[in-house]
Amino acid sequence: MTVSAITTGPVAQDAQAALGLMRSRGFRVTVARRLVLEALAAATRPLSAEELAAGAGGLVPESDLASVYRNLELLEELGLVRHVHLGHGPGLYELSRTAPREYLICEGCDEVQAVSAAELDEVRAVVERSFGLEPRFAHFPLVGLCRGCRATPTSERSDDDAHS
Amino acid sequence: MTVSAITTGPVAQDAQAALGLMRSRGFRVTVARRLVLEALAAATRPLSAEELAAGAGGLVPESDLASVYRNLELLEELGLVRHVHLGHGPGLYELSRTAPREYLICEGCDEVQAVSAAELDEVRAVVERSFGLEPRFAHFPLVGLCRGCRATPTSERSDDDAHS
DNA sequence: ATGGTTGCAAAACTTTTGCATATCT
DNA sequence: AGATATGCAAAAGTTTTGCAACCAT
Repeated sequence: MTVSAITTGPVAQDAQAALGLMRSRGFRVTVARRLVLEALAAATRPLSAEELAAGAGGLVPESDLASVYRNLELLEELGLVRHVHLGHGPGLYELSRTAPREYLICEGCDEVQAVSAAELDEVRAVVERSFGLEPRFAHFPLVGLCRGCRATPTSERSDDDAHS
Repeated sequence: MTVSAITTGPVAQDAQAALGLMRSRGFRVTVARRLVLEALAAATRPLSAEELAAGAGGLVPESDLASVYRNLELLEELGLVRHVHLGHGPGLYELSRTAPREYLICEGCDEVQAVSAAELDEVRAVVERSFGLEPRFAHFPLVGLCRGCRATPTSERSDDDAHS
């Protein structure tokens, strides 16, 4: 049902392309792998392994959590999937589409900005020049306080410990 | 022994000051709390809760892990301690001394640079101007690839998955 | 005296691993 | 057929919580 629905849209092309690449590298195309890729292709935000195993909110059937983890690991090695850590929760996985997205997160209000890599090029250049390190914010985000949360410190707000 | 040794040096002043602040805020000064603070004061790098409970490599006697966590949480709320996430391992705790240190880590070779906040001010200004977010690298570090690891990509090196 | 803290145990949560069975090619 | 991948279960690693006993004030 929902599964067949997503096998036709443009969303499915990402998953199909990924499966093709896997096959070409000698890995088997299995149901478990298709489900992970279809769920990630249909999702509008990064998903946890738990969410993927649970069917990504009805996008795909349920599957086994251990296999989800194993397949996410393989898919990451192949460069088809990335994971990002936003705060203290579980890692969140997303399909590697054309351009990697990078993340900025406010630890006061939890708000996440996802931007294209190009938008962070100036920051990257400054860091590289000063420290030699070329930063990537796709895996560990840029964490700080947004304007609103700087104006209204945590101590004055309702005690949401957001990203301790 | 080692414990009494550290109660005299300048290192102990950090712990004493912290204990004084706790007492002044109505919290009790207990052995468990003193041990955590003395270990952090004597340590030369951020320590995990596990390491603290184990005695910080002989710096202090062993103590209970749950209490260590509870006290670290309290000490963080009081602003006396911070924790940082360097990669996928356990959180690492350090005393809030005068100036917060911020971290840059290479996910290729695991090398950590700890710098003063001032050294990252230019980076902070660029990010603030572009995105409104004022970043802090004390809790989640700046993660990327150092020059050496960019020259020698992961695929060519021995398979150390460092900070996947 | 008494209420904040501790220490132990158990649980919660995320991720990994062992292994017999099933599946892809 | 043969090797790879799955699914279940169990374990590993990190952090949290319940609760009776303890101890700082």
